[in-house]
Amino acid sequence: MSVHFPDGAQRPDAGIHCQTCSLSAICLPLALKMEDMDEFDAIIRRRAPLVRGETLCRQGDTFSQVFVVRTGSFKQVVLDEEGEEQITHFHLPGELMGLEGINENVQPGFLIALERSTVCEIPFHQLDALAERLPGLRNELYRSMSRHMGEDHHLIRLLNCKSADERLASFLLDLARRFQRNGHSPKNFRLPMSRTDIGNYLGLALETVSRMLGRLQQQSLIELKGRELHILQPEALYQFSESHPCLGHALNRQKG
Amino acid sequence: MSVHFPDGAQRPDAGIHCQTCSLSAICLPLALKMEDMDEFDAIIRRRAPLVRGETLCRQGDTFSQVFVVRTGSFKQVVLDEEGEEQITHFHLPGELMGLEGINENVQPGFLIALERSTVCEIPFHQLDALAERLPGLRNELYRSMSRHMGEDHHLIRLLNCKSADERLASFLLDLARRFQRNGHSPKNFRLPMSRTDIGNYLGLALETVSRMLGRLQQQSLIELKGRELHILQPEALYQFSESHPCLGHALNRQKG
DNA sequence: CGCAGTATTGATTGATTTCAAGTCAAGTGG
DNA sequence: CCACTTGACTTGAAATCAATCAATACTGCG
Repeated sequence: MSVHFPDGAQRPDAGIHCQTCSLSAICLPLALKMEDMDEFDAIIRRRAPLVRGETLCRQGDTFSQVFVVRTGSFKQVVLDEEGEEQITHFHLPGELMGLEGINENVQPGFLIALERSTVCEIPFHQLDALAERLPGLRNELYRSMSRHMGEDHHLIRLLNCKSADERLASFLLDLARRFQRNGHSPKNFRLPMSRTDIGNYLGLALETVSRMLGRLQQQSLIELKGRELHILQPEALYQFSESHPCLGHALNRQKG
Repeated sequence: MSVHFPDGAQRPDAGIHCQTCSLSAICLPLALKMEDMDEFDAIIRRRAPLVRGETLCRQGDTFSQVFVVRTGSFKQVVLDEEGEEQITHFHLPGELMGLEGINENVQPGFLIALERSTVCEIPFHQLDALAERLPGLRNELYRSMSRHMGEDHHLIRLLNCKSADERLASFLLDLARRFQRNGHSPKNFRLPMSRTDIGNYLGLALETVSRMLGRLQQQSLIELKGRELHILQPEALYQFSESHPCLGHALNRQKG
């Protein structure tokens, strides 16, 4: 994984700007003209890097800003009444975090760094004020939220119908797609999260995760050494992830 | 279910306006002043009512507008490559449909009326143009999308962890909450969808749905006759829906 | 037109089965 | 030591198969 910002100096704001950011092609200001980008850049706050396991925001915090992953990755963890943790999302570079907080005005979960990571903080009311004047930014904000919704639906379908091995296949392809989006190879990348986290996210025991990954490997669909992944046959992996028909339900066509 | 619009005349636009709509307290223009609402009202197109089973929009249609349910209800059905149907959402009055289409610029699924229903169509570019000038509307649009995301996450948690009976309990409570939002009793309402649809949505066989509903009834948590539902003990039902701990996964705390 | 008769669909309930995935346990390796 | 793998064994939740019932729609006939 290449270092996007050779920030020898650890201070935040050490010469980091949207205009020169390697993520500018996929990040919010994607559609902005140079002069508009200056304005956008001015409302961003860059944090000092977070170390692995560090918490960026806590569930229940008042919502006032959104975050963009600049480098590294995060998990979003929701804690329910009984204290059960549930990972609802992984966030990769260029992805916007915290948008669900708008409605209830609180952060919906913990955001925890999976590795050394850096983020941009964007105060939401300033973002909105800017969006008012910049249609391109506004549009990108809509699209970002819309994309989020689409991804959630993908996950819903996944959890609803798929067996453990299919879930894993889907999961890896999803990561691949998102890594590709931010300029990585979609075939070779490093899983930023533990098997336990994957299991939690997909609703499986960690042993099952390990087993199913093994199975995908036996079939030569992937090659996995530790967290280093090679997708050998993306096409076949996709076929596999969509293979088995859903359960018996969903078949009977009827009106309502 | 009361008739919101005694439209003896079946023509669309037959004297229907946001200013007098019974949903105005929860719908998009909720935050608008009277004069702004006139403008908003002017971009809305009212369709003739749809009958049960009728399709409002098709998966893959070009995205150009969003819809608001005025009366009745809809299911959103996604068809995958193998022709499997999967219901990803039910939509009740006052709820916005089609927002996921923004990103990919296509409608993400079929919207099918579950009963005789009416909708408002809102051309998206006009909505955006108006949102540019009306911060209240813009905000409501954000909130609506954010709420959507939150609901999806709720469903994700549900599918990830919960057993069949807990799913049913959660599902009913979710409907109750949403019916309450648009002015109905949260304890007594009519399920607009069939058991088959519920099963599809929750990832269960229809027999299981029926069985589990029966079980909830035996425990006197609900009373159900056909599709007519009374929630007898909302509090206990909630306890029940959250009761069993998740599977073994998710317990081991660790960094990443 | 109305009405009995029939088909169709939706829902409930019971009995039986199964296999996917969890659990427990031991071992590997960075 | 922790993250992961692998194996053997178990289980029980939910699918399947099947029979029945209720409600609604449809049909043709007097």
